[in-house]
Amino acid sequence: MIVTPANDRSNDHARRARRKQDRPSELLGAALELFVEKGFAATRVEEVARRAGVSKGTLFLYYESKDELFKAVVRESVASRYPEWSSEIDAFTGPASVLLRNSMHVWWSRYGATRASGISKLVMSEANNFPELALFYQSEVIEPGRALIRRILQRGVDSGEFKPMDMHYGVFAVLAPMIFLVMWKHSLGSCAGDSSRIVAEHYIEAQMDTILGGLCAQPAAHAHHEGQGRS
Amino acid sequence: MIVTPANDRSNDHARRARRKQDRPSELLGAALELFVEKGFAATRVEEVARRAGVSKGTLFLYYESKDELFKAVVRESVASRYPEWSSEIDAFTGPASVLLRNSMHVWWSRYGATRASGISKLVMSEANNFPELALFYQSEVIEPGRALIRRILQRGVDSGEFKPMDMHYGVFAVLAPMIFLVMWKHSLGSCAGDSSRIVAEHYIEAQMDTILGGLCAQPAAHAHHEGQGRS
Amino acid sequence: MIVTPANDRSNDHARRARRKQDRPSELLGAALELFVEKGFAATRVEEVARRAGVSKGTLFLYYESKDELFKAVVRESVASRYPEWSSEIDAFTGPASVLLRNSMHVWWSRYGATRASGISKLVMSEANNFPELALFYQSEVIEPGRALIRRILQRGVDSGEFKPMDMHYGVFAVLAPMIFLVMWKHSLGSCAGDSSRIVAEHYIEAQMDTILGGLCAQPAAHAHHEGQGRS
Amino acid sequence: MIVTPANDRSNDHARRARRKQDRPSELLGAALELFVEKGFAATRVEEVARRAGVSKGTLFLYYESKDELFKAVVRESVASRYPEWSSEIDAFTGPASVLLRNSMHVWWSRYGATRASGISKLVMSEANNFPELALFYQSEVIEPGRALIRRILQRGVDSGEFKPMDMHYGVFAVLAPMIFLVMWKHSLGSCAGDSSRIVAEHYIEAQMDTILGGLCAQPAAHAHHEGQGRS
DNA sequence: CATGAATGAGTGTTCATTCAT
DNA sequence: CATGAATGAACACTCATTCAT
Repeated sequence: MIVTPANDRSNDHARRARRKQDRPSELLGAALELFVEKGFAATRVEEVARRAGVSKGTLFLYYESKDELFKAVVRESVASRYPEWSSEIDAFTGPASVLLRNSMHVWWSRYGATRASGISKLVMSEANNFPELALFYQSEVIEPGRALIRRILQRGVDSGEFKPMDMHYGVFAVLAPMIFLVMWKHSLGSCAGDSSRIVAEHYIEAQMDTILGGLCAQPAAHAHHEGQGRS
Repeated sequence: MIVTPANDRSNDHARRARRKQDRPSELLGAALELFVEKGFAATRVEEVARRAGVSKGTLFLYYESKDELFKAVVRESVASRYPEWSSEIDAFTGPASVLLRNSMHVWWSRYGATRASGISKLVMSEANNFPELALFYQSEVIEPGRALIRRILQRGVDSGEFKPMDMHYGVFAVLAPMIFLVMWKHSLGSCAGDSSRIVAEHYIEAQMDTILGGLCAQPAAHAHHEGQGRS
Repeated sequence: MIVTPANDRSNDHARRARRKQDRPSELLGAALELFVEKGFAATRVEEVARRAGVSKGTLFLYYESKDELFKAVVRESVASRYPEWSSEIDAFTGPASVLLRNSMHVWWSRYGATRASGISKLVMSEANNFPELALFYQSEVIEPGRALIRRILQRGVDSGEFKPMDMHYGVFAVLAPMIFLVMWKHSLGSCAGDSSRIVAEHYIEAQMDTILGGLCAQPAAHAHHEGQGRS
Repeated sequence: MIVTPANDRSNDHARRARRKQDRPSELLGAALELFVEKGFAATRVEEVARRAGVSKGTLFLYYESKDELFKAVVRESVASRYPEWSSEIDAFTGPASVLLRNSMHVWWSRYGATRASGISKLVMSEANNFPELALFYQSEVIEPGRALIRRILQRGVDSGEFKPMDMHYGVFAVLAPMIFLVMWKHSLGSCAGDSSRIVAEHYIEAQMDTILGGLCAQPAAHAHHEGQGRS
């Protein structure tokens, strides 16, 4: 039997090309699943490799350490859905309050409810151990997200629908409950008893009611620093 | 020079008494620091012991396992504060909105701003890997905390100051921003650029404004499900 | 209040006298129980001390190490019952086969069935780790025991009731099943399923039947080395 | 010098095949030695590894725990021999008494006299502290062993060569002296003076004489419960 | 490029022993 | 004499990382 070198090599090229693309992506997929499922420390590189269908040695061929693998997972997973959301916001013509409420529900169904939201939890959990990652996440995810929320709020303020507000903290008023929801879902929520169970859609609905309309029966009766703004 | 036996003995008693009390408290201090700094899994009991100035064996003399050490830290730094807060709430006689606002500020200055709040971040980060600790935290910290918030809100509802509300999610409307604040402070916040820096007191003030008064200029104009309650 | 030195001292003397005798014996008792119950390695000196009602430090005041404690236990526990048995054998006037059978039953009820037999198991188990102990046990227990058995067998041979035999191994023919019984009771017997359960009295009865009468239906038909003796 | 690829590959295969087989067998050899020498509890897995010339990690690559290592040693050095013995028994056509006597000698030369018999001593010594190992030993070694002995005895009874007997205790009549011999060899025997030295072959010979023919000169004259069987 | 056998520094935990009081 | 707090050397077992093939 004769094996032609030419044949051999062309095969080789094809395989290499495919591999160089595929291997890391299979590995990252497996790693994402496991990091989300178990957290960084509890994830075993061997299991990542096994789930990706390669050997442990191969994993280290592509990522020089578990830390690097983790960073790659986070970087890769943050393929922003922002452009899409951004144009949807632009396209919406109704009141800002409705836009805000809808956006939160959409955000939940497209992101929060999926496994991808585990990444947010992961990053907040491990930020201290991976400062560069935290910075990356800040600029790639948090900042654009805040910008989106700010646009919604600003539209409401501009149209007179919303009161004037300190935008900086106004954004956090929307962001905080959503991030909390994701954190809860991926940590204590999974072992919560009946008394602290959260149904995401109800939670979002209630948060929006509160944020938009406030808790107080008499508007403005509650204000602590009436007429004062924060710098 | 004469040493009176009485003196001697009282010294002795004093020293012994101090030791028996101090050892655990030195250990708890060291443990709190390290748990907050590195997380539960990454904290080495040996380092806790070293930082407390004792040997590893001594640590296990006082806490029978790493888990128990952690629980003791939680009890001492978090759970033990509830009785005080509870009675302060009872003692307050002003409007519920003021009570709520004050309580959040007090909570921040006494807990959120201290190292102890790192525990909350830690638990949310590692709850999945240590279900027993998560359950412990749920019942010792989360549940009592929610009960406290509920009492404040209920007082406002009963007096007509607050609108009727679904208490379950109403509590989360208060809890979520505060937990978020703590998470932020201990993770992304520590590497946040100027644009996303949070000044806790302003954040709380703004959140309270929002929660109490809502964002909308026209009360009730925003409501999605006017007149509908959630089951 | 006045404390007379004299009083003090006399008390002291009395206490000391009592203690020097009592402490070790309480300790040895507790140690015996635990060594028999759990074996050498699994016995904790702290538990020995606790069971004896003293502190761990006190134990080391009397025995300089766990090894020494173990040796003391074995030495103390082998307070021979041999003189008594010896005179009972002398007093018996019936046939040697009956004497042998009875002696085994008596041995079982007085020794084998009691906790003390745990010592035999202990010594055989740990002999390799405590060679001096093995020697001691050999000379204080095994040798006298073999001598007793030999006297019974010799009586039977002398009277023509028993065949002539090589006394050395003849003694082992009696000794082996009894030692095995004790070992079994203290090791595998305790976790034996129904199929390998031994009822000591039945076992002894059966062994005596076999040893005295043999298994073969046709006497002497089995002999391998007919007429040959062992040197 | 020319290296044929074929050669190369076969070498490779051979070496790999050998390794995969050899590692465990080196480990089992080292483990057997150390378990016998020091007992189960006192044997350190690290020393087993060192003696086998590998690292601690490697040992756990092949045996997932110290318990499993021990079980593998037992399987390899004891349990695996039963099939051979069993077929030898089947193949033997002479009288049961001769078969029994031969079997015991064979058992001694192939097992009792080897280091492997230390396992039996070890198990009896430590059974209480490692119930799982004890159960394993019961089912893998003791039960099959008793079954083998029972088959020999039954053959003798069926052919009329042996008296009818209570098989349960009849088996112990054969088993007990052999186990005792092993225990003796591995504990007190190693420090026995001349007067209690046992020459295994003579001991077995004498035990067989006794068991088969009994000690009494007058058959049946000794019987205690003539004609009675045990339930 | 891919493998998987091998490694060895660390984990939490135990316990015989010491020693200041 | 008696104590019990303190020790630290082990222990079984893990797992990220390496490297010869």
